[in-house]
Amino acid sequence: MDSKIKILAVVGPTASGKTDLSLRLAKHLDGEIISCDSMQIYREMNIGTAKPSMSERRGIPHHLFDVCGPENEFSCANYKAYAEAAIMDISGRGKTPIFCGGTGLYLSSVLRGGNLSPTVPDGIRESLEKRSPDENWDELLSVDPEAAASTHKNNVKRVIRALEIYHGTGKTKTEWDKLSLEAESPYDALIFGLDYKSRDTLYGRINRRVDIMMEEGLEAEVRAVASRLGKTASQAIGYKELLCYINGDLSYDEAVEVLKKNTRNYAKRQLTWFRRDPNVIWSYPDSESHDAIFENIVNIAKKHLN
RNA sequence: GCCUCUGUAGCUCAGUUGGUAGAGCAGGGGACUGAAAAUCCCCGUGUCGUUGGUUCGAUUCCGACCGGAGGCA
Repeated sequence: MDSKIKILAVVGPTASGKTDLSLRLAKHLDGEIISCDSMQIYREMNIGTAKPSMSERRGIPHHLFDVCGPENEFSCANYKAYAEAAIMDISGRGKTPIFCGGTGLYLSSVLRGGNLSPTVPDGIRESLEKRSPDENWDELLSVDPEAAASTHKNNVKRVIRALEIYHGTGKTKTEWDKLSLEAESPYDALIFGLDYKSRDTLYGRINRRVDIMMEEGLEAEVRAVASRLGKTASQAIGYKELLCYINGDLSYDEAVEVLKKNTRNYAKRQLTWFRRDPNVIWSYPDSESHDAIFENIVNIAKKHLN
């Protein structure tokens, strides 16, 4: 007997139709949705993060929207804790948790199980950032050669993170990762992916979606939070580009073009992430009807849940 | 109409003192366990506008023609 908690997930690049699909699934399978998106967690950032409106949600409960203020920092570890609580809540009430979102790291941190390395004290990162990249790299090379081997020297953020773990916990990142990855997942997840046979079609959807966001008032939304965006929220695509326009560094048209471009680039990175997972069951909305895709997915999901 | 500049990768441009060419951006592929909508790595053959000429050899020099920009009438 398998006592693992059954979970469904819908993944894919931005603008691929994840939200619609997850809503239909939730409706048909008595599920509740757990957003898996590093920016939808912020309050006041709605248009730019493409959160469905209350009416679009059709009464289906959504978890992990609006759990953090835009001025606060948020990370994968925070997400994992919230998501695990949401799973317990939902499945405790006999409903099916359905993850929906494009932040691959967040999803895998939950579904793989295991614990992340412990929190490290404040200040370590800052002091490492003050040193030269070469100095950090050399230390990582001697302290955690395995991490160094799988990290490129130029990837300064990752080099610092690996060192931060060592300085803060006394154990290397490699040791912690090993512990985490050895743990068995308490979940039995079925992951559906959406992609397009034609990249141009996906990019066309992205461009159109950005235009719609602008029509819906993204600029006003950005102005409203502009002065309060914290370190992580200010990285959000749509917000950082419009801030450049508001500050006068870009014209309006330039900002919109860069925003579209950054979204396209982002979509490609998301695809790279999800394509790596052999368990993802892919569907292509530009080569099959939405109804056919939905029927197929519901059938597979029902078998999984029973 | 005349003069000058210009026409090289999807875009912006470099370059070859004559031996068929290279950057940035776009695009493609990849990595990824506490910033992840972040961060990082790899990938550049294109009738060098067309057509004649000079030359062993022209994208590079010369002429004509066709685009584009500017100046003078």
